[in-house]
Amino acid sequence: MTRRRWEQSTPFEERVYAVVRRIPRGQTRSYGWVARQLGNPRLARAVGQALHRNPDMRRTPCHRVVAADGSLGGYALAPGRKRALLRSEGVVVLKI
DNA sequence: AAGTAAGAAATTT
DNA sequence: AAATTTCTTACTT
Repeated sequence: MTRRRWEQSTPFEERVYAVVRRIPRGQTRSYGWVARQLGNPRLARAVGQALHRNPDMRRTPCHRVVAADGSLGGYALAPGRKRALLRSEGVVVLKI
């Protein structure tokens, strides 16, 4: 049962959360967009990892981060949950 | 300490 | 559309 402790945010996560938190409510951003803010558009995958390890999903609007092609991308919890959250903010998901 | 494996994408051809 | 590329973190040895 080697459970992962130290769920503290890593230096990289800290940077990702700073950008994600900056996203205005009601708008969606893509992983690449966040990655670009970090200085490297190819960090998209690392960004997704950081969000997955999100220590405060209630605080970090990880549901506001979607894929670049308009897809919802992924979500640790139920996928429909993400769609509902976005709809609650007035975001219309064109692609599924 | 070093190496290996996996991950919620993006990019390029 | 398919394959490749890229970065980070976690676990194992």
